[in-house]
Formats: sequence, structure tokens, C-alpha cells
Amino acid sequence: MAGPKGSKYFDIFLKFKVWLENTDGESILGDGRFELIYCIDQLGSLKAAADKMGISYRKAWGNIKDAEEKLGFLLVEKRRGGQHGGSSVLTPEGKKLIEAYKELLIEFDDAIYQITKKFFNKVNE
Amino acid sequence: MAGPKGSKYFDIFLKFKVWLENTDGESILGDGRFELIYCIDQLGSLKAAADKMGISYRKAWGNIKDAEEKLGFLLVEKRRGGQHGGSSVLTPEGKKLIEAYKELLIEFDDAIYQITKKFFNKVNE
DNA sequence: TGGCGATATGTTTATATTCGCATATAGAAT
DNA sequence: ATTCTATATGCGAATATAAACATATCGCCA
Repeated sequence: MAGPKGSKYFDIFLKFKVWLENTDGESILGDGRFELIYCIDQLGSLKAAADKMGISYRKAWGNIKDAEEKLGFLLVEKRRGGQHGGSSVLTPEGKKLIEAYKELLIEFDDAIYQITKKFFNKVNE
Repeated sequence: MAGPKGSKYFDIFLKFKVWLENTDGESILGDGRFELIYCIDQLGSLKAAADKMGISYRKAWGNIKDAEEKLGFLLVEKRRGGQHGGSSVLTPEGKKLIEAYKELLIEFDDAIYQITKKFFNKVNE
């Protein structure tokens, strides 16, 4: 599930990417961060999610914090301390976001398939 | 015509980007380069196109060369010397590519509009 | 043949991003 | 109290990307 989505035709690929931006044109959330949020939801921990994705905890934490600051609300409810050091679970808003995004990607894939087919037909006319 | 395309909802935007890649995962052509090619077509000169886009000739030339190398065919027919120093016109392949890309973007915009409407409805449920 | 203007290209400088190191803190359990 | 582990965060190093500088070449025309 890593890397941008896209369609293939012969040896050239038409790729696409979707992401959220705020009014200042700053990137808030893209595929990578959505996947990270998804992993947090699955694993209950930012560290575990970072490990699973093969990125450093520092980076994962920075990404979540940055997204939350730009969105203006929390995506993850974080606790620290305790027997297991701490934990992270999604807020209702975070949960809603990944659900909506998941469906978005499915619909995108559908649309892309149709559009790119036409594109390559045209290029090879 | 600069910057990524997208749809708006309240103060958050859903943006998208499309581009071509080769089998090595190298980016070949995106919005910027397509616009550059379009300008060359309009102006008949790489320098004039670079000026119009506000980028250096060095950069414009490098972009075109890079794209051509990765595609394996020429996008622009270049001539140097002569009364006016030289000129650049699109090859038939280059022309086809920008035509197809132009239509692609229109269809993308359509699809995006529908999909993002649904996305934001879901997020705000 | 000398000038002009666009193509052609290597080299270097600057800027922006990302990565990773180091370190602090919370809090349940023993 | 001490230990254990995940959250929290500043900062300098390492890369990647882009911008800028410097020159060479080509070929019509005066």
C-alpha cells in the first residue's frame, strides 16, 4: 500500500496523488499520513505504527503533530506513562477521516481507470 | 494554470496531481513540464517559454531534456543558429501528448468534483 | 567575417527537506 | 523509589532539490 496510485500502459505509468491542504496551501494529509493513522488505529500505538511502516518514531510523531496543528483538531488521543509506556488511539474525528479517505481512494481508482484508458488511447492514435 | 488542481470545501481543499512515470519509478512529466511544452508550442522557442513561465532557460532546457531521455523520444524539434538564434517546435509526439493531457485534466476535474463532494459529506456526517 | 540571439551544458551555490541523535517526561507496576 | 516503555521535542547533520553562474556553439544576415 506504499507509493502513489496509478494505472499502467505498456512501459509508462500514469500516476496520481490526492491530499488535503489548508487555505495557506500547506499540505496536511496525504497517502503516507493516512496510512500512518490507519496503523495507529490497528496497533494502538504510535511507536508500533512507525515500526510497521519502517519510519522513525520521531518522524511519525512529527507528521501527526503537524497534521493536527494544520487541521485544528486532534486525530489521535495520546497517553504516556503506565505499565506499557503509553498508548495512542484515534479520536472520533480521526476515525471518520480515515474511513472517508478509504472510500475516496476506491472511487478514485475507478475513475482513474476510465480516464487513463482514454488518455493512452489518445496518445497512441 | 500554476499549482495542483483540486476541489474546495469550507477551508480545507482536496488536491490532486497526475504525472507520468517510467518503469523505474522516475517521474517523466507533470503539470509544470506539460505547461512548459504547451508554451513552447505557443511561442516557438524554449527561451520564450522559459521567460513566460518565470523560470531560467537552464531549468527549462534541463526539464525537456530529462523528459525526452526518459520517454525515449523527442518532444521538441530544436534548431540553433540563424538570424533569430534558433527555434523550437513540437514533434508530432509532443503535440499528441499535450493534447491528450489537456483532455485528461478536464476529465479529472469532473471526476474529482463528484468524488470530493462525497468525501466531505462523509467527513462531516 | 563579425555580431546577434537561442540552443547546449558543466559547475557551483543556495535553499529546503528529511534524518537521526540525544534527552526529557509521564505513570503503572513491582 | 526504581524500572520500563511510549510519548514528547530540540537540534545538528545529511540529502535532495532548485537556482545561479559561466561558457561554448551554431548559423543567418549585414
